[in-house]
Amino acid sequence: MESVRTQFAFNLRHHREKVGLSQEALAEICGLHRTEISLLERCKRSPRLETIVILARGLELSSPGELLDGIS
Amino acid sequence: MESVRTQFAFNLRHHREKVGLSQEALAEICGLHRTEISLLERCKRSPRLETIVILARGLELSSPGELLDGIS
DNA sequence: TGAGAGGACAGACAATTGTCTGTAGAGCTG
DNA sequence: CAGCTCTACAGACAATTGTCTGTCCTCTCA
Repeated sequence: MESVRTQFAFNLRHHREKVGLSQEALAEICGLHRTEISLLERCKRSPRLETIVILARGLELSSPGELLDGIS
Repeated sequence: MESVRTQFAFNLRHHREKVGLSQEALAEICGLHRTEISLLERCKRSPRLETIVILARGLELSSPGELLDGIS
């Protein structure tokens, strides 16, 4: 269960860096606050469904499910 | 954005009925409260990541991403 | 050296999720 | 009809997410 956050954090950072966006830049694109990206990547938070979808769109992923890869 | 909840609600109900579980039975398996399942299926709530994962496990899905099918 | 970018982190707060309890209605079956 | 199952729904509450602001650290580069 702890690994859920860990894996999500890894996926988020992985995709963000692949696209070449800073935490702040991604936050702005997504309309989220910069601290939220930081908290998610440091496993301090679990996102809500809507946040997962927003992040997937900001990262231009074909499906939000990509952010859940490796979970469960 | 509204459609995110709608699609998730549809997926949840679809998988739950396929497995033949009542809302209450699924809630018990997942350790969630019965009202939560009801709220999610009626588009009154968006789940958190951990809830998505718990539900996917309770429904014995191979991946939590299945509950996000058709989103975005 | 010093300025800037990127990120970690803390504290306070609003908004939302999840829990709990109880009521009510539809549908089925003896 | 009476009892049962399943679901919808409301209100109050605790827990968590998300926002906002600000500080500090590291690294890079002029």
